[in-house]
Amino acid sequence: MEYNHRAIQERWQKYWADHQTYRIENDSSRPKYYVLDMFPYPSGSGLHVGHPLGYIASDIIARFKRLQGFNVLHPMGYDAFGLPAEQYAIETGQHPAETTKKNSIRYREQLDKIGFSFDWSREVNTSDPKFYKWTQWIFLQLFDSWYDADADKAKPIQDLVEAFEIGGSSAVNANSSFEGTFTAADWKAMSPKEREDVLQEFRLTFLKESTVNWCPALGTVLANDEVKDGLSERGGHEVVQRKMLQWSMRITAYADRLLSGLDSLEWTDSMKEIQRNWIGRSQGAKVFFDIVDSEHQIEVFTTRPDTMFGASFMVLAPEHPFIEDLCTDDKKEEVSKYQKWAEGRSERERMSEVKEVTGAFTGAYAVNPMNGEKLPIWISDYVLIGYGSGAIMAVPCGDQRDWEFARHFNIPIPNIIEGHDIEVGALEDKGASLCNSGFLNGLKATEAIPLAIEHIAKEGRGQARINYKLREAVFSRQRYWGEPVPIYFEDGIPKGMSESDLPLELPEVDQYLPTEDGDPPLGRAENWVTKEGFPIELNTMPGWAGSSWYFLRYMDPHNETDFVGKEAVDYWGQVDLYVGGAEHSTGHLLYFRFWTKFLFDRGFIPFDEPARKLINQGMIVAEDGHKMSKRYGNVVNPDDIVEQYGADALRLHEMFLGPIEDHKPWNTKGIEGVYRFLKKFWRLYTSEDGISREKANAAELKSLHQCIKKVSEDIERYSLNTCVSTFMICVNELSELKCTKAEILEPLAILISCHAPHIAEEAWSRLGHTESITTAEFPKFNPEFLKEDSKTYPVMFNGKRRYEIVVPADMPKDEVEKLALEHEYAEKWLEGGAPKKVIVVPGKIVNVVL
RNA sequence: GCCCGGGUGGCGGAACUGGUAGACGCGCUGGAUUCAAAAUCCAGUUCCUUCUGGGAGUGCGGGUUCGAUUCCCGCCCCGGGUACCA
Repeated sequence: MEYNHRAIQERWQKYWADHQTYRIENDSSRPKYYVLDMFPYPSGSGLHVGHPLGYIASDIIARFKRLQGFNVLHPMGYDAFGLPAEQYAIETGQHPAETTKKNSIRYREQLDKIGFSFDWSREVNTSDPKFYKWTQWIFLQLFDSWYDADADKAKPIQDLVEAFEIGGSSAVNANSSFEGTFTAADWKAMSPKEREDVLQEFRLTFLKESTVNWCPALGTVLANDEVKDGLSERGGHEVVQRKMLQWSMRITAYADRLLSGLDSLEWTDSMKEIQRNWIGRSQGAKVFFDIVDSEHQIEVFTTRPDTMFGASFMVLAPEHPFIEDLCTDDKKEEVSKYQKWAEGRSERERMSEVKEVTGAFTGAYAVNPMNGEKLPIWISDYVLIGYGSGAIMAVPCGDQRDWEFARHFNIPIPNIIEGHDIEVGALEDKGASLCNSGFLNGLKATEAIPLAIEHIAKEGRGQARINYKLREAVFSRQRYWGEPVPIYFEDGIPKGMSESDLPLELPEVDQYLPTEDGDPPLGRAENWVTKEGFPIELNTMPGWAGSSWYFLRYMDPHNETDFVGKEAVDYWGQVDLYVGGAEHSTGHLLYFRFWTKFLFDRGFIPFDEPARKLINQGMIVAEDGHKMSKRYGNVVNPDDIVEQYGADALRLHEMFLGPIEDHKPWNTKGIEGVYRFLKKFWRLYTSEDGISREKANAAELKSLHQCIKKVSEDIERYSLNTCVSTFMICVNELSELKCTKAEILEPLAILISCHAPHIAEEAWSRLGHTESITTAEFPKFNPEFLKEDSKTYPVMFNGKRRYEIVVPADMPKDEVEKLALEHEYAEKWLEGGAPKKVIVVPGKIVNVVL
């Protein structure tokens, strides 16, 4: 009987849909397992064969865990807000909701054809008001929270207000951007606006005038991770720095926990490393430098306070606020010329001209607190306003950049490192001993740093400090197609809407473009005001808002009173396996962790990391080695493969291409191999003799149990490609044995059902079952059937294999050795001499050392 | 530059804790079946070789070991991340 993949997959896909086979309940009597895929943005071009790779892998795991008795949550949905739909809307006037709907229907059709075991009753869509109501709600929780550094967690803003009323600013220790001090009396005397200005420095989402990546072509602000090489990641347009009033997320409050949390995660080393670098924690000190003839003190951050005796100048970022005050009259022109030049340079220019040394002298001098030396104050764009305090003490002997700057502008380079030649360059090695450094002479960095910090702290000039590269995450987007920010402005004071006013639905607009005044598209909406008539925020949220918490919604997707019910989240807990692309390393995956930690802090969920295990599926490139894209005309559509070879062949082939995490080329020829295998598998179940109920023999059981062992182990370690070869080996052996016995073919069908569910269901029903194979139990491996009577040992002479001996499996070592040397060829290889040593590794090899 | 990965036949890849390198599949070669084809099946397929056998071989060069794709040191190449972060 022919293997008719079309009839089989149609039949079972219909059966699964009709019987809601993959629908699951939040049933706490069984152990749970949560397998999540990064949900797709439903683009207009549909899926190509590269897209389902991760979904197939996660589906195999989901099916495997289900067969092992777990209650498996394996949902799918759409990350539906985004730029392409909006761009399309601008071009065609079609509402983005319509194109998004159309595209997601197309995605669903394509996904259904591949036979995934998603519970579609839990589908989420981030652009659905029922979903984004809760995105807005979480935003409001962030708005209503501050970070208590002593408790190391987020708390309600009300607690902060109460603390201020009792003890002023010194009553709290917060991860905030607030820098002044005030007493309780001061606080009480403040106007509502003044108080709010203070609170904004503490809120976890807050309004801030900040320098942002403005993309004129896209008409919006981009996050740092949306900018690549100074161009927009989407579209490759120019990006310039611009100051705007923006909503930001105080992700920096979580920097330390985002870093330390990595240790508990089973993510790849490279993924963790990328996040570590992105967070960029560095430990050092902040030090205040006095300035000659000025009231100002300049704060610098240094990781090497031990080298402070070697400071010979100071550099401020061109945007540093003190420059205007400090600059002497004769230098004003040159300094402002430099500032203008630096400002005008785009990100891209800065990057391509990294090596060029530029700067200007302000005419002012600071005082080195260690030795009282006068330090000329320069400005240069190698110092960044956004990192540390935007100012550095330059130690040309100990820092290569400072050394190059000093060389270029003929600034002295005092030597503070024993035995070092300053003509060669700076010495950044922490193992070297200091000299010309007063009380630090003779010490190494590790010894000198604490002493230096202690010294400056005693003098009241600074203290130990930790800095991060991680920036606050800009949250505003000047777009239409995103979640409206649920904030209104009462007399200029931003206020959160009440929960009962959510969802704040996207209003209709006549065009999806900015207004003539340059306001975002929401500025076109009529009556975009609250009931009381207060204006509502015009910006929308970025793409990553919905994806930062969607995994929680799947647990309880129809809950109307909560973003997720307590029982549901207690039951499902963390994602056990998360599968998605590595390109989300510094965007989604960081925000995802941040929001999870926040929701944990505020007691809404019982865990503070969203996903315990992460797999980054590799990319499938086209056969020509290019990325699959319309441009190259090399796109392979899964629909075509499914039509020609079937969904099972597609699934098997994608897995068979190689390890899930590797990048690999698509190989159309190769699918013939797995198709042939499926036909061979099919023949086992459809032989003319029918299915036999006889007892299986030793050879059949051995073949089956080898397969069970290997497949169980391989799935467990996510080695899904080697499973396929294991199936092939087993089917080849059973074909050879002409096996038609149900005792063997039943468990075999279950084994393969994770990878190839359609043919497995069909085979299962042919064996007489009336229930879906998904209700079966994964077969257990029995080592009894693998026992061998004899063992073939390779006999090696000096590590080279010369012949083999076959001996009883349980033969003791010394007898194996004896037999090996009694072999007819032994004489020849011994060349008359006696072996120096014979190594017998039981069950493995015999090695004769001459 | 710095930080992570990774280099195995014509190709995709396997070898999980150091123990017969190249499983499984693709491709290729030869054969069976067939009027012919498709489909199916069988045999062979790392390279060199003086072929009942021998030698070399997992990017390159060293080392540890009875034994190294696997561990250590140095180098080369490819992929990813990052870009003056003080």
